[in-house]
Amino acid sequence: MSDELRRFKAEIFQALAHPTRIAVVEALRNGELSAGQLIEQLGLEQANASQHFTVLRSKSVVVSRKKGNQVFYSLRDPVLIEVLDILKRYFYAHLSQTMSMMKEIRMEKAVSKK
Amino acid sequence: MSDELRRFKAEIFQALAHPTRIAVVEALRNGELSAGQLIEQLGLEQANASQHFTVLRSKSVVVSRKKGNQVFYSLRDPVLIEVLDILKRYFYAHLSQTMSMMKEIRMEKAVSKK
DNA sequence: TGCGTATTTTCGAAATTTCGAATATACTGT
DNA sequence: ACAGTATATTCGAAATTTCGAAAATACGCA
Repeated sequence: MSDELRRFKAEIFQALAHPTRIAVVEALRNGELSAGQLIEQLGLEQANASQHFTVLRSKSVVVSRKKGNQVFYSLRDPVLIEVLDILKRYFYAHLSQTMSMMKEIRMEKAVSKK
Repeated sequence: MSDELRRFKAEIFQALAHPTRIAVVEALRNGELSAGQLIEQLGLEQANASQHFTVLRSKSVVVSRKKGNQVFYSLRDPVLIEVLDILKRYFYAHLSQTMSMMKEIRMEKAVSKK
């Protein structure tokens, strides 16, 4: 398989590799929302949210449309929702093992912060 | 949706957010391989490969089994192959736009290296 | 033009990721 | 116990990501 394709996949995964950005993608599941609506619904800090939007835009996970004062975001391709749904099933399929994995990850992070 | 689930998804995406790790996952598509086989097939540096294996193991993307001298890796759940295949279709569905996006990303990286 | 609202950009610090070099560990055969 | 092979870990430097604070930009309206 081509190197280019692998790099592309890595870029997409990287774009999705943050809980906030996943929340954004999921919020857009049912259609476009303005930046402000996303920020409000998800309880984000304004500047930080905008930076996450930039990441998603730069990898073309979302597209934006300007309407007067505001910017509306939507998913470029709903296939990414499919991916999230697959992972949801994956999460529950291995629930108990997943939970202990998540606990471990949290503990590692707690340690690194000291 | 739960915060925990979102964090989990982000962890998985993060685990896959590197071309080398994607190559590893794809190499395991048809069954387990030893660390050495992976390194040879993919032309990786030994220590670096081992570090990537650690990432994949820590997020339970792969599981390992020890057999004598060697360690055999396999995918925990083939559902992840599905995810990669979805992205492959996504790549080709938007091919021309994707290629120019990848070119832009390469240029940004080239700039940052100066 | 000037004001208010919506959004993005820039800056700097902290945390995380990535890599190669060197070292360590584990297992096998002698 | 020793040597050899397979794999993992540690270390330090460079690159990247993340965040909040502050500033900048864009648009609509008086």
